[in-house]
Amino acid sequence: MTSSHCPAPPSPFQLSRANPMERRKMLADLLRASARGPDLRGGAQLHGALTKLGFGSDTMLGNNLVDMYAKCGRLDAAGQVFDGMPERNVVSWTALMVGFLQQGRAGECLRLFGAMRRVSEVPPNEFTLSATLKACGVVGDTGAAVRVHGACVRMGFEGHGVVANSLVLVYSKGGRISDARRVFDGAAAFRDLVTWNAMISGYAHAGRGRDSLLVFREMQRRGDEDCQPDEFTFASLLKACSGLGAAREGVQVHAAMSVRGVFTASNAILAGALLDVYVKCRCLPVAMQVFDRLERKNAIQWTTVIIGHAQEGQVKEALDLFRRFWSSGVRADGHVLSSVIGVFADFALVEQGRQMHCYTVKNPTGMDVSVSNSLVDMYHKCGLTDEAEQRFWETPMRNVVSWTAMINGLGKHGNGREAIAMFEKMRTEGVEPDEVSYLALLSACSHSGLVEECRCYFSVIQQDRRLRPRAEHYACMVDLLGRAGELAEARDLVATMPMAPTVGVWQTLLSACRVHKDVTTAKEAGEALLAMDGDNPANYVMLSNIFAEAGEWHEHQQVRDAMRRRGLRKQGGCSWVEVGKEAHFFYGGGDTTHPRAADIHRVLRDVESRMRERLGYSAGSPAHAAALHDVDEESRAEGLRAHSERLAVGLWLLHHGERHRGDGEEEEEEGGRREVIRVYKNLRVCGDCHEFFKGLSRVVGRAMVVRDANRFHRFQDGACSCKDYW
DNA sequence: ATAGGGTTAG
Repeated sequence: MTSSHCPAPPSPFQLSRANPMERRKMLADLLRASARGPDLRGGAQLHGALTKLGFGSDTMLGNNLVDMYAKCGRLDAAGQVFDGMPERNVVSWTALMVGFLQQGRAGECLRLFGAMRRVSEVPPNEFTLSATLKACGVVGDTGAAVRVHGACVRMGFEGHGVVANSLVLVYSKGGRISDARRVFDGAAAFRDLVTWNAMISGYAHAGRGRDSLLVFREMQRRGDEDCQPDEFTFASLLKACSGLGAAREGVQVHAAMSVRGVFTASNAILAGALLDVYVKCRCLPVAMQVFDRLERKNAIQWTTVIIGHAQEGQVKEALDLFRRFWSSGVRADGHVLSSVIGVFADFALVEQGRQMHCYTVKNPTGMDVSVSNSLVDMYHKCGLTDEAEQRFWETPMRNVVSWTAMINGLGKHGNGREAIAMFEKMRTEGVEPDEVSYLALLSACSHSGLVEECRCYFSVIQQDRRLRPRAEHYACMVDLLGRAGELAEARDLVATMPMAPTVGVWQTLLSACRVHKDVTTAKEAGEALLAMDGDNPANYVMLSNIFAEAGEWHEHQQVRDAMRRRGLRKQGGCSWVEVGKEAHFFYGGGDTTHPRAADIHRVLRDVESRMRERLGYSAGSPAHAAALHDVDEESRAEGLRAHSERLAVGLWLLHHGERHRGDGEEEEEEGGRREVIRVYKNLRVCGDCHEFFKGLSRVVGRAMVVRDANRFHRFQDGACSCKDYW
């Protein structure tokens, strides 16, 4: 606050002795002080005094009253004063607009601006335009911002500091970062700290952390006295570092703001942003150091570290933190609940999710649609389609996100036709699909092999002027074409994309190459992929597997060496299964840490031998036999048995087999239905395990649902719901 | 009357 610039308000005694001109000035100062307070009681008393003194129709004092009431959150009173004023000037209009804006009622702010243009002769000034631009940003109407920008240019305010700052912000928040930059460059003469901060934050917000840091360095280089970084600058820089996953820069910013004394323990926002940096940079221990030192932890900070552990696969730690958070008494808002439900969804922890569901029913947050949407998503990701659907129909004021969660869930389960039906129902109910809903739809079509439908909807997106297809939509088409065996067309599509292919696009093309054994295209895609995403071990693994399966051992080894040189290790597979009320975790590569590991192996060997007898199963597909060319049959079986997803299934069988032994009612479970085996895996289910589970579902006579990183596989009676494994 | 920050469901 810059209250030091304001004169001290006059006392009532001074007021009583002053002449009318002085009184008018004093009342104005007193009202400004009440607005700053904010002090509604004092302000209302002044309102009464002012009317008695005969200033009831004074425009300046009326403006001060409007501002005072607005700052005190009394927009009704502000509006009454405004309506009762015999003459309204630009300050009257702007004060009321800013009032609405600051109370979060941006739509009404915009309507006031429209009224001002239509019914009054008063032209807007730079502050009016700035408030209007900000309101456009809040309601997310960048098109309106462009029109207001036009008005700014016509009225000669474009280069003015306040307007330029608002333009930079509204453009960068609206995803038009190059327009933001143009305004920033054009405002060189007016730049102040806020302008710099707006551009730094704009780039950070747009996911262009490098440019954000560059603008900051440029500001530093100029060494302007008035442009020393403040807490806003540092908050944006931290966001930039977090987006980049740039640990080194994050530490530098951490140090710089500590040295300058900007970072204090009481600044919850900076602490939260700092936690986010260390979490995103995968420096969880450092994040926890910062976290533990916080005297008072807010809900956002708790959520950040909980999600941080979840993303590292440290589910137990995430759940422990969550319990601590819960018992600490810090209230969770809708954002926090949605995020935590998202963690349960990602790990398919349905029991935890159900508890949270009960909690949200008893404790509404005012963000019930968001929370409900995350519950719909959670039930889908736990494989409970009926519950997801029930929650969906119970959602009040369903929005596009609610529908998309359903479309996505149905698609992931291979119900492409139902997903399309949902999509069409959404449209008949008047909800406009956006890019993400189309993405869910395309992915649903692709997973169900609905080639023509997928092509058709893809062209709909391209024709709809509201929508711009994103790289992910192209990735979906590449996936579809790959499945349909149209690899050449997939390659052409990548070559002619209107934007640069992303990592995801290349990865999709690469996995299509694997299925169709197209080593030539794989080389191109692999080269592009490693140039862009060379720190991701999964890319090396995929590429080297393609070479191995084609028998190109030299290339295979080269990729492996490149991976090793970079110090990368294959991401560990991890599977889990809920047995009783506990989730049990298994890690790839022969996890023997489970207390019942020996029994689990015995159960798996037993199932295997039944499969050999009844179905002629032999361990390992020919493709993998090539990759493991020097390994004999039994050690190959041994290796496969160590896969985490099999161990998880083994535990399930062990647990349930024992529970039902001697019951004599083995067929009767949960109201006469055979309980479904549910297991989860963080990566893709391996092809051999996929075959194994098919056979298993037949010999044990149970349905089984495996959720992996990609989708759901439902195994029943020797077959899988997915048409083709990949 | 004057602009700026962290978490955020599909």
